[in-house]
Amino acid sequence: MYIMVEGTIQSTLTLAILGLISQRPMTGYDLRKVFTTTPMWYFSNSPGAIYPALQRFENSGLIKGIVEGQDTLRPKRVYTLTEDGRQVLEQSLEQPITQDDVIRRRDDLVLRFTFMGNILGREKTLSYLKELLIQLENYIPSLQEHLDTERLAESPYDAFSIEYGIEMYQVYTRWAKHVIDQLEGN
Amino acid sequence: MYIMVEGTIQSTLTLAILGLISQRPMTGYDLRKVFTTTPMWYFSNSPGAIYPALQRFENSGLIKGIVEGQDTLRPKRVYTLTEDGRQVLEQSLEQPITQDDVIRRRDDLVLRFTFMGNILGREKTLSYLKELLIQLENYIPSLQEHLDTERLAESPYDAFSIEYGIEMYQVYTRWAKHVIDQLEGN
DNA sequence: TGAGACATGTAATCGGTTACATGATTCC
DNA sequence: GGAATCATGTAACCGATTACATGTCTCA
Repeated sequence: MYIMVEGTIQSTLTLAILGLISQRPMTGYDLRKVFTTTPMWYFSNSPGAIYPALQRFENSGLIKGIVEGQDTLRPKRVYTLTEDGRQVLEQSLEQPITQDDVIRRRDDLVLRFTFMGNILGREKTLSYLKELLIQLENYIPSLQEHLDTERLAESPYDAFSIEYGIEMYQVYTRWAKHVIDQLEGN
Repeated sequence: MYIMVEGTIQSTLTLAILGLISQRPMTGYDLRKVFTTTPMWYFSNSPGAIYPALQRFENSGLIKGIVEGQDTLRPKRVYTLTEDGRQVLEQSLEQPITQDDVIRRRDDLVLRFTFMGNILGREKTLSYLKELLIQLENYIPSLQEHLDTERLAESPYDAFSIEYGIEMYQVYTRWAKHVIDQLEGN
């Protein structure tokens, strides 16, 4: 009988939290600092989001909090990833890239890439980027089609917006190729 | 005494809904179709998101539903923007662009642009794009700085991710300039 | 001594996801 | 007759936002 690991990563924020803790043990406050002072400011630094998330992770055994300075007047809870936590994180990073990811979570895919290098290694990261490339190149033509119909309909604003989308996905593609080159160059 | 218009636009989805209804009267089903068959598939097409949103808007008087085919066995509720609704939408589109918008809602800003043309006119749309340009050009250097420190720290994956961000914002800038040129060219 | 960083939480509220539920119409 | 499309909802659940709350430590 297999023992199933309880608890999963429900959102981008929680992936970010688990990924950061995987890099080094962290307190809630450390996480908040990352989410305010680095380009990860993209995420919520709200205590109302972070502390409950840490509690949920600890309850499902993905992280373990150790109180430091218990004797002092300002103790802090330092969280470390457990074996189960590492497993869940690995599984989460290894999920195939879906159309939905490409459409609605294109930035999240970059977050996954960021953590992947250290956790799954260079080879898997390269596969991931190649998979991403395929998905991107598969998606762009469908936008292109809509651009053509929009142009015929003479909706200039709609057309500009679709152009935005196409250009975003094109640089995304270029970026992925560039990273692949760099990683293979080593 | 002023009569305050109740109800505001709480999310990107609800902005999309109100904006689409402003373009032409729509049923919930029409909205769902848009959210599945056009590049607006970016948004949720879930009935559990759309129908409650329509009810909220109607309750606060921003839209008005008229039942068509009440005598038939398959009536439908066609929603139109009210005067209040138009006011709220206009106000929402006229909000200044914040840092937070640029960081966490960069795609939403494009949605606002899309509706703006028809609702606020070309002049205001141009101002909006110029404001956007300033915000973008103001934000990019802060990413650049973090890239430099990341490179010194020799975290290649982190550095690549920041590069992604920078490139995204750079094409965004290029796109905005291009649209300004096109709109001024007319 | 007072501002600002350190440090952790709770509670109300709310929009969205997921899943369930129902029935009509059209077209092959 | 059956699949696909048209058409509209509800209910449980849940993560995040917002706001509130509390106290320490450090350094100028």
